[in-house]
Amino acid sequence: MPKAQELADPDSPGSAADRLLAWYDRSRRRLPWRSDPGECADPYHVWLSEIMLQQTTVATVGPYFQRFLEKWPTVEALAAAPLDDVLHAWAGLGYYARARNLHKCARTVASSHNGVFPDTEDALLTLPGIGRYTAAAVAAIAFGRRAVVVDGNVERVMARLFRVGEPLPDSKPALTALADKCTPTARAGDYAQAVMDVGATICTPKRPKCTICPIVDLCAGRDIAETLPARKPKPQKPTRRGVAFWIVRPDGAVLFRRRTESGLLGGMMEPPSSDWVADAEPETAPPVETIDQTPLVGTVRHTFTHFHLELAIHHCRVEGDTEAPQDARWVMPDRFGDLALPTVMKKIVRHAMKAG
DNA sequence: AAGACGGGGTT
DNA sequence: AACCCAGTCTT
Repeated sequence: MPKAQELADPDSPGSAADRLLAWYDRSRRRLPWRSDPGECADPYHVWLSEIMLQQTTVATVGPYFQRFLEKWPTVEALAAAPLDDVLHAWAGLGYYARARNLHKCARTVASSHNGVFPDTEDALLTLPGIGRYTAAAVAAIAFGRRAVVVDGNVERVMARLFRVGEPLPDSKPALTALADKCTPTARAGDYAQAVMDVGATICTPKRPKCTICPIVDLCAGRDIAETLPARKPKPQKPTRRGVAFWIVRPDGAVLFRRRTESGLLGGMMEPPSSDWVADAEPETAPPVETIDQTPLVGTVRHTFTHFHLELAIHHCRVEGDTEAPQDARWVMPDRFGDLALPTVMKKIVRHAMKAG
């Protein structure tokens, strides 16, 4: 494995950074949040896109990014929005703490920084939802500062380029150190995007396209690229079961409730359901008094980060004067679109509407 | 240091 | 259907 200290100066011609930048200039992908060559990127756009891109693919983020910018063209506009509107616009993107922190961050920037994003990594790092990766990415891409930007793409490129056999996450510090050695001072933002683009389009997790890689001749791991980076085995997911209640009033309104602010799907809307339990039979009592209760055929399945969920759906009818419990409300079907429904809850709605 | 936290893509 | 991917916050 090439020693980091033997690497070419990243600011010198022929270095890996130099060649990645040349490749980037030739093949630059046009993305909604990316500035034109030579133009300055808007920090608000860079920040918004980077938060959305955490754990999420470019293709998924595209339409969400456009809609957010149409609704909230500036960070002040986003700060002025009600949290529920932001959660509604975020619905389907997942990791809803990102949306809550996005909103909190916008409010902090608007109220404590005069609506201007701080331009240093350290200052960015203090903001809600901005961690090491995002602070470095925004500092580099929006402000042109040299910063060591390390996401999953960069980890993979470094692990292969330097043939790092140690599995993640133990190898993370070593990969970060290697990324540091490769990072140039000039064109920091373009370089960060160049490495991440190579990782996303050429140095892919499966079937890497080494034949068209701009730095394949420098790559110590090219013969075993697909096996890198190694990862520690992950524990398998348990299955939890529950019952979701599709509770319908005579006028057609359906009962929805808002989940608690923190935790899984925090702040999002849902049809009421039992607790989701791993090693017991779920409760089948609905949260209101009902006229009748019929289990629907089939189940709704959904997989979260750390467990599988299997939900039975019970169709319930109630009297016309039934009051909605605390945190719940009656919603007519033509207003379902107004609700901040995460994907699993949309599956429940589809299942209940199809059956009922 | 370890676990919580979605959803989409690939095989 | 099973597996893969992966930043930030909390505990």
